[in-house]
Formats: sequence, C-alpha cells, structure tokens
Amino acid sequence: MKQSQLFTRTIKELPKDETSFNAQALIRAGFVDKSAAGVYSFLPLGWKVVNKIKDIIREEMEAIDGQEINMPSLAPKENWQATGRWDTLDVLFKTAGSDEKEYALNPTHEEVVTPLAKKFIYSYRELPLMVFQIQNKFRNEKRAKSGLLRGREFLMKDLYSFHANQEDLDTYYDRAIVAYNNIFQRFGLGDKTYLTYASGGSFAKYSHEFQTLTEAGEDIIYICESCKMAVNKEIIADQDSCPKCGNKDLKEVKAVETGNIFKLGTKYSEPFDLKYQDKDGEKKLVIMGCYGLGISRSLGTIVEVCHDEKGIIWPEEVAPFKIHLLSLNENEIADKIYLDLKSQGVEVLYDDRDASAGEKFADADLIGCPYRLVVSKKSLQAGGLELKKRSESVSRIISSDAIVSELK
RNA sequence: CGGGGUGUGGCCCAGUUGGUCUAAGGCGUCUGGUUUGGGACCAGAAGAUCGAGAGUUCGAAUCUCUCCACCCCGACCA
Repeated sequence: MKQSQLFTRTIKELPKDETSFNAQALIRAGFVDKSAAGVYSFLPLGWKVVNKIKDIIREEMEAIDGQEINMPSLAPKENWQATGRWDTLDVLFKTAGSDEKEYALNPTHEEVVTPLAKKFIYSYRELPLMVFQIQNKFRNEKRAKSGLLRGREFLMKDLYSFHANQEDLDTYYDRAIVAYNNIFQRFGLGDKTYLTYASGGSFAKYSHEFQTLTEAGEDIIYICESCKMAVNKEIIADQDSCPKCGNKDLKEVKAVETGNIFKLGTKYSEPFDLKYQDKDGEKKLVIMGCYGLGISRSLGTIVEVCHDEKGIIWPEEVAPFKIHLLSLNENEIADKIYLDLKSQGVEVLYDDRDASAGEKFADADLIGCPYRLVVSKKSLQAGGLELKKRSESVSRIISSDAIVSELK
C-alpha cells in the first residue's frame, strides 16, 4: 500500500475528547475514527489489524472443531422473552420494526443460537456441535469508556458448544482454554494474559476469564505468579488462594477481560427445550458452553500493552503491515523495492509521500509496523537500505539484493 | 444513573467583568518557490450558523434558561 493513497492520515495533536492511550494512539495514527461514545469506525490500517486478529481466532477455533457461521444482529423480542432477559438485561438495545414488532440488537447470541441449534439437533449422533461467529455486538453501556476497551458496538467472537453430557463439555472446555492461550500468545499478549477464576453466575460455580494485565483495565484480579493463574476480585472472598497450587501469596493487579468462557449447562437449553435423543431412546437436555473473545477490545489492549512514547509497537502477527518502507527522496529505487517485496507477498506500507524525513520517521513510529526500511542517499552510500525493528533502537544496513530474502 | 469537566474553521486552541470579534494563532489543506536523516522555510489563498434552541439587551462567542454531545470519577457490567 502506498501511503500517499492511504485513506486517512496521521495527526499531530492528541484528540481532546479521548484520554485513554489506545484511543489517542489509534486515532492519531489513523486506525480508527469515533462517531459516538463507544462507537468507532475501523479505517484501512485498523481493519487490517482486525482481520489479522480474526484470522488467528478463526484458525484456532477451527482447530477445536468450531464451524464458522453468521447470525443476525437483530433478534425478535420473543427470543429474549423466552429467557426473561428482555426485561432484566439493562444493556439490551431495543428497537421496533415498521410493523411495531420489537427486536433486540443482540449483545450476545444464546437467544439466537439455541433455537437455531434446536432445528438441527435431534440425536446424540449430532453431538458435540460447536459453532462460532465473528460479529458486531451491541450493549447499551451506561458509560462507554477507555476507547476500544468498552464500547456500545464492538466486535466479538462467540463460540457455542453443545454436548450430550457434562463430561463431554468439561473435555471441550479444556480444549477451548488451550485454544485461547494460543490466541493470546499469537496476539503478543501471552505473557500478560492470565486464566482467571470468576463468578459463574447462577448456573456454574465459576467461569473463566482471560484477563490481560494493563493499568487501562477496569478489573482487579489477584495473580499467582508461580502457576500463572488468577482470581477475580469479585470472588476473592470465597477463593483467597490460587485455585491451582494453593499459593496464598497473590498479587493485586489491574487487568482487562479480553475473553470469558462459561459452562452454561442447561440454562438456555431448558427455556428453548433443546433436547436430543440419547442411545437409550430418552430425550435429554443438551449441555451447553459459551466462549467469548473481544476482538476490538483485544486490539485496544494490544495497543495499551505494546507501545512506547512515540507510538504503537505491533506484535508481528497482528501488525497492519510487516514493513514500513520509507523513501527519503529516493522514490525510484524505493518503487522497485516496494514492487519486489509486494510480488513476494510481503506486506509493505510504502511511504512515497513528498514529506520531510522527520515527518516520515515520526509517522512510522506512531503507526508501529514491526520493521522500518529506509532508502536514502545516506543508506545507499552505506551500501543499501537501513533496516530497524520498531521494538529496537539499533539499525543495520542490508544490501538491496538481500532485502526480499531477509524480510520474506 | 449520581457527581465533575468541556464544547469556537477538518484538528489543537485564544478570546467569556457584554461593545472595531466584521472572531486571533498554530496544525492541516490549496497555489508558487526553496528544501529533505527526526513532525522544514518563504509568499499567497480558501475554510467558522462560536454545540442547539429560546430569552435578556441598543448590542451576545461572552449573561439567563432549556436541551444535546463528548471526556473523567462513581454505581452498573448475562
């Protein structure tokens, strides 16, 4: 992508109506635009990151036998009345159609996926079944805050699993934990993300959250450093030690809930009467699990965790582009390198603008691609191009012949 | 939802004891020229219902009332 053609530009000054780092950096660097409190557009750079995140999630969900689907954002009022949540869930956006039929803008999809599953699950032979989607969710938060960390419309992956019995759910749940760990590892958040015991609501003793350590988070958790588990403050009263090793020396930290997985049991199969016929011929309630992961929230979290005073430092797997190629008045040579890299499938953002060196360097730091490649008189005299990692301060010269093989 | 704060060209802002405000400056944009290793310089240009509505007044960005939006703290967060 040529930066001269890129939709949106970087801005020098901090947006005055944002104080969270993720929102400031993402707006300044041109990744997102805010249209209302907690409602953001993703611009080309931001959407590229979203798609990297989606690809990772998709791979890991398919690896645990999830099948991707897409459910509607609108759900008829009756679905939400069936579980009683039409009246009790205060974050539910409600809207009316022209026929005065009322709908919910789905904040989660148990009320949609359960009746959907009912249409296709009849026998134990169809279980287990796992479906997931990556979709916009709507929650009418009393107060949207912290940039992308708490929005009213946001991107989320939600997977739902259907099982014949509790043991099968338990086994699958553990596989999901492994998949989630892989995902956060690939996001570059592995070291900072803790599997955390949290409230299970009315239907299970505990749920598990994936909490990523950052001061920008609004949750308080207690971490056990020896086994990398944590306990959410909300349940610390009944769980004052590490649930895994019994360690009582827990450390209080702030974190953001990037994922949350639940054993739903029959909470939703009951109201929708989702049953299957077992080997013995008996009709039994399907046992369910749900597994959420905030995509836009993860994006914001990555920015909170991976940055310095100059800007974002994208982990390689989620970076909008691998390389930021800067031409300092050497567009002829840079054009060629750009085309070479592109033809080899290397993702390059090429700063071909007629801008000063200082502006290009500042933008490269702000946007935060993992590698910066500079073509200038100076670099050519030194024997090629200057290559620098965004995360490091040292640079080195590589010959133009070696670039493609080095960076592919 | 309670408390606090802020709304002035696309962005950041000055101006608010009412009076050359016919709204200043910086960034960005456009034109011309000079520049090019850490957000360059010169000259010129375009761009504003001063958040909205109502009111007070000879006169309102400035005062009053109502409303709206955004940010922060708190509460809330299957």
